[in-house]
Amino acid sequence: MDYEAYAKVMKALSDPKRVKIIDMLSYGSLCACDILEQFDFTQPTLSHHIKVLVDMGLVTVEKTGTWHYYSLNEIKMDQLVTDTIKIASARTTAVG
Amino acid sequence: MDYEAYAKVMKALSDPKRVKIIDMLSYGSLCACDILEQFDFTQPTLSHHIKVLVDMGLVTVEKTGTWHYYSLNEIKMDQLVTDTIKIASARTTAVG
DNA sequence: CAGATAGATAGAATATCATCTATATTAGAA
DNA sequence: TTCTAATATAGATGATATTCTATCTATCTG
Repeated sequence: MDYEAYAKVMKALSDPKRVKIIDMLSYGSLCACDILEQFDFTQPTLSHHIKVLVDMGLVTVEKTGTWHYYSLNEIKMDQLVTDTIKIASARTTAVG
Repeated sequence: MDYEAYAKVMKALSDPKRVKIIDMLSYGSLCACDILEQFDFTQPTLSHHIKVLVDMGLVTVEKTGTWHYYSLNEIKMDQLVTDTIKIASARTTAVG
């Protein structure tokens, strides 16, 4: 288990607004403006939060003209679940 | 889903040393001195990290004389897995 | 009781983070 | 090409985090 890598994903999810963004995207792709509507902060702040999620690979972008559509990276999210199960489970023998 | 509560757990796990502590405890209870041996930082720093995990409820303490034995709170860890699966899964209908 | 040991707490220094305003970039519309 | 709209970037500020040294508390031993 790569503690450093796992902790970085945790850090990306350590802000409730980013968790909410992930939750919103779990229902399907959204553009920044749709996401922004659900929050009280400014557009640059949203841009910052999205960048954190994209940089971590949890969210992907598809650009269509001026619109950027954000989606969950399901492979990464599945990896997160797998790693969390490994970390969270009591065990008596070593795990890769 | 309580984004605030979930994000707080993520924050507690956003430091690789704390993730390593959790991993160590998944093999069984340990006292602070045993944990400290595996790190380069000082005893007060370990005390701080343990406090973060205990305050979040992820780790419990049992005091026997001078020794404090730390263990994973398996209920909390299971909840973490459950919540992560909820957050991480793509879906088309609302989830509690 | 005096000394030693396990762990916690206080306070400070430095780094990182969330947020804002202002501005830049990019693409479509007129 | 000029205006407008969607998003990103730059730089500043206040808040929070990590780590340290110094010190405290609690317990055991002689």
